[in-house]
Amino acid sequence: MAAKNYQVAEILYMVADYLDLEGEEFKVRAYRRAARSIENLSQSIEDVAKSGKLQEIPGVGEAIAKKIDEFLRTGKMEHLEKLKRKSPVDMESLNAVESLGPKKIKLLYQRLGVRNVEHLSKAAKEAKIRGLPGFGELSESKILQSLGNVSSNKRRFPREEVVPIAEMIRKKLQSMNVVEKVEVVGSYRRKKETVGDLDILVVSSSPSEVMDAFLNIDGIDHTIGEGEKKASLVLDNGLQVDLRVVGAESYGAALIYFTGSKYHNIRLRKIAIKKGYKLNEYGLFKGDEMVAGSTEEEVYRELGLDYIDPENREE
DNA sequence: TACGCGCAGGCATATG
DNA sequence: CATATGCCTG
DNA sequence: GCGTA
Ligand SMILES: [Mg+2]
Ligand SMILES: [Mg+2]
Repeated sequence: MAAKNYQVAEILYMVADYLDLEGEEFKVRAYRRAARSIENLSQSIEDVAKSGKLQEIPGVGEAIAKKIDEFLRTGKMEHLEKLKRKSPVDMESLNAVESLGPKKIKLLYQRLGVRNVEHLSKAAKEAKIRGLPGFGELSESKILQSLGNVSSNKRRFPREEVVPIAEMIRKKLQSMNVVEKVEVVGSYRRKKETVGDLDILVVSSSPSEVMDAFLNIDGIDHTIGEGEKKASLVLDNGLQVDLRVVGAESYGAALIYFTGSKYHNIRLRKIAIKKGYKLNEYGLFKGDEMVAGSTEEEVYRELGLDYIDPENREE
């Protein structure tokens, strides 16, 4: 695939991140949608541009088409440069810090002049962050901790590399008496060549015991969060693993939700709404009544759809 | 040209 | 304590 | 910023 497609998508995602920082909402979505379309484009973006058909790409209109053209001609996008001048912060590295998002990054920049992780580290060590609106002592120590969890590990992993890890975790959980089912879901189940993390779904009526076992598997670097039904951790090699525990009656709905993709989920949930239902990871509901949920087939059927294989759930 | 904009929910933390 | 907000998951 | 009513 043409390398330029990836570059154009990346730059549009960056524009979105800076707009996010400014509190924009819909432009952010617009740029991300365009970026995603270009990522999934089957032709070279340069060829599309040459034939003047950029605006035929879903989510690309007059304004974004112009900017793409500019980037392809000059290697730069003035719009992005301008946004960076206005908010001179290193979004890429700051965004990679766990617990920091656009709102908090904006506040840190405005009140403390934080532009990058070095500034952030200094501010945290000097205890200047606690006391900002929305930040307390806990937030500050969490930031320091996140900074220690080097973000260099934030990469995607080749499928082959995670297969043994997935199997190890699956077997361990499977062996528990209170566990009825274990499935590795997410992009792993969709058979993508690379995965951003591992998503694991467990059916059990004793979630707390499952949580406990999960949080004690081998090779954990640190835990991100842990609740009654959900936990996330990062392994020594930087791979994030998410666990979700549900009851048997929700197995199918949870499989659908956790297998994704996100866009597939949104699509299904919209169809559900149109048919007067509500779809979430617990089931398909008409009012308070569950009409499907224990199997995937059942949920698709109630939505009036044929079963869709996981590898075909990108949209 | 004006207007609405993808869905749903768990967890951590701050706030009052 | 309940509620709001932000971040994060698919 | 885009798509559509
Ligand atoms: Mg995943
Ligand atoms: Mg995940």
